Amino acid sequence: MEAALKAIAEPRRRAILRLVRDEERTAGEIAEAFEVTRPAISQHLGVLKEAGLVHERREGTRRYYRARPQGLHELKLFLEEFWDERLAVLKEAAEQEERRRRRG
Amino acid sequence: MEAALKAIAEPRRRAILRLVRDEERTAGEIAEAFEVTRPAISQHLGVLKEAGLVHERREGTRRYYRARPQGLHELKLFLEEFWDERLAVLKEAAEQEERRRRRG
DNA sequence: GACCTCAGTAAGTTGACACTAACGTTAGCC
DNA sequence: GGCTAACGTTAGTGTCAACTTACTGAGGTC
Repeated sequence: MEAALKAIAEPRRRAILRLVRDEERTAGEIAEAFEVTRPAISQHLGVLKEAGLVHERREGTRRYYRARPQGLHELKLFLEEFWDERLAVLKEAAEQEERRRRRG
Repeated sequence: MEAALKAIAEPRRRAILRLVRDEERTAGEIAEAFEVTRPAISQHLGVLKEAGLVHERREGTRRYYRARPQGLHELKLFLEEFWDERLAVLKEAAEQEERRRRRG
């Protein structure tokens, strides 16, 4: 999870992820969407791939990338530990308080 | 979301969040749980607070902190955009493929 | 083979940030 | 007031990573 988290903490990489979310694109196409140099994008793609957040498909000299949403699964579980469960605890506490108040 | 994401990208801050997830603790108690100096923890708490991930309650000279799971809401939505929806698309595509195969 | 295209790699620079040590601040106690 | 406890803040340092420029490599096309 560490790798995925650090990967999407970078705004540019989130933008790249959105770009290849619904269709695969070549490294060149992706690079054209930004104002930084192509090597910079190449490095970002390397980080995303290493984190399991994108999939790479080679075709001749081209490399196609597309998002790999499964890579965010662990991260989602982590958040649910803080979001869903914690909120459930708060909700339960609030309801108990409510019942206590009605009785009193 | 940017702030929350960068905040939890740091392992030490995730550890702090887990520590104050279910009960509030003073800055000193939190610091004791780690091997870094107290000021370091204080700075981490500042980042977490700025990102809306913890709540601070002052009582005399003490400061109590506790997790604020609502702060992760936006982040959860971002992940769902990639996880749930994308998987739904893949599932739908797979089912269409399946239907096509049965007919053929 | 010569050449072009698409893309990753290497080296170096710069800025961000996690950390420490020293200092400042606020609240309570004698 | 003087003292202590609990924290935060500041200044400085080392490390990491995002970026650029220059170079390298793999695949086609003639």
